[in-house]
Amino acid sequence: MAAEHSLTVKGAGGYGLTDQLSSRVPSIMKASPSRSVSGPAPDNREAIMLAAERVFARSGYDGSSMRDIAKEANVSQALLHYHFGTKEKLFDEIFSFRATEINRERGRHLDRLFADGAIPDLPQLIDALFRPTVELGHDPDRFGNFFSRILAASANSDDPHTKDLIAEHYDSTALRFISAFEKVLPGISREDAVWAYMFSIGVGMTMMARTGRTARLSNGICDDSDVELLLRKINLFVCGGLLKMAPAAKS
Amino acid sequence: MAAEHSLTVKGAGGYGLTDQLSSRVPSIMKASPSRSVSGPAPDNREAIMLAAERVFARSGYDGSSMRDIAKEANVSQALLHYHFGTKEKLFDEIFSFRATEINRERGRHLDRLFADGAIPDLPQLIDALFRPTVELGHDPDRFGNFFSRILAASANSDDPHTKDLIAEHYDSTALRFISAFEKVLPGISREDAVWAYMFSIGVGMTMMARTGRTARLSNGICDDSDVELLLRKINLFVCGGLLKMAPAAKS
DNA sequence: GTGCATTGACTAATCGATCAGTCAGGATAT
DNA sequence: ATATCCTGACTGATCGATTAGTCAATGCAC
Repeated sequence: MAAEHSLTVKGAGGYGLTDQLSSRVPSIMKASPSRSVSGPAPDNREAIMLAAERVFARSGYDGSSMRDIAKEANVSQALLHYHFGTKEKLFDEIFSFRATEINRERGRHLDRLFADGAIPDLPQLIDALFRPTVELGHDPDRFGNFFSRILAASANSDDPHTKDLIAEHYDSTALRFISAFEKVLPGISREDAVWAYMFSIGVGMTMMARTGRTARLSNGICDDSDVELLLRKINLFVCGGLLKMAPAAKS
Repeated sequence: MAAEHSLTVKGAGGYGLTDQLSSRVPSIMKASPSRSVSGPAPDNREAIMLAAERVFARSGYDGSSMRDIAKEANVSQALLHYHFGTKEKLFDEIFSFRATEINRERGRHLDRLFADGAIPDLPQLIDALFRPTVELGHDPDRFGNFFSRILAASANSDDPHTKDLIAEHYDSTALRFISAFEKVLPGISREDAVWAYMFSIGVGMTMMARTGRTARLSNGICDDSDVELLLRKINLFVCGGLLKMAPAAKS
């Protein structure tokens, strides 16, 4: 029974060990068929991120516990702290990874559409707005699009840190799309372009948070699991809204 | 007036004491000038609901603690359990009260618009869709529209109980609006009417979760605190989307 | 044997919920 | 009238469970 007071640390802020680890870029973060024969390395870090993504999508940030995530990933809870330090850093890393991936792809679409001074038509632009979020977040093996739910919850959050995450990862691409609206819709004011962008994102959120309400309200007629159909319907609606906000718009 | 217990609907549940209390309809739940002379009763029950509404709107359900709410309401934590039993019942009662109030008003608007077999024009119908949520949830004294944030979070939630709340309080009115879309937009399919309704709600969510992003993206040009302006912009966009989904639509 | 990955055991803090009990005030009995 | 009882409103203290986070010790590859 020696002095136990040596355990009373609590004050130290930094996680020197995990700080350098957190800069490691997760290789794929998607379940790949090659995993089963890829070798002895279990790569628990990636497994934790995938498990956490599922749990966060299901229960939200505050509703998810590190124990739940550890159990989902089949590792000990301490390992989560070893790899990510804190719950918040774990969430941030998932968010940053997915958001960077998605917005890189959205930027590529914009580059392609406006290459050589071309002016794309509106449906193409709207497709670039939504498709990467749907396709990159979609896990072909499993059922749901987990990050979309996280994104939808984050977009509506009032928490300052969550707002910062959105601003950091999504604002620059958002401004590119707003400018694109001004080019594709001649005569629209900057103000209305911003409104239209926010409204369009709102429409997309309906799709991202798959709650099953569409099927319920339609007695099963509407199938929101058919991604291509969904993108087509959304495109139609959003194009209609955008054209209506532009003063000189063709029907 | 003998048996008032006929109001005790909630049959299930184990809080015999609070069950009959929970049927008490909160008189106003909004700060009213008549409160100052209404009597000596401080009506802490109402104060708790108002405080909880603010805390839930700020931090979400899981992010809010009964201690936070008690402190916000300036009462003891035990009083929350005395009046509402559990945290979940407290949330449900707030949600039910506001949702009932809002959808009663939305129904009244629909009754008026379709009275005597009349067919309203689309902007009027869209106004009925959103205005009650904005106006009834809006506390003129204070700053924010707290219930709108709760509603936006609930609409995107994956939690079964939260989904049930939405379905219970919002589905019947939603079906009325979907049928109204079919009447106002001749030729639109039932399927597209459902899609259009969900998309319109998505647009409205942008307004309800006031995150300040619109102002940030527009360098302050867009002011989302001007409710009338916001309703006008939303109306324009949503009408455009709806007309585009109807086969025989006038521009 | 050196360094990274991993774990079980642990801590302090916080959670929702419960408890016994205080207090004011109205009804009842004498 | 006044002593007694009852009830609704309310609180401080505390419960067991759960939380995020810590740490010494172990496994293991090279």
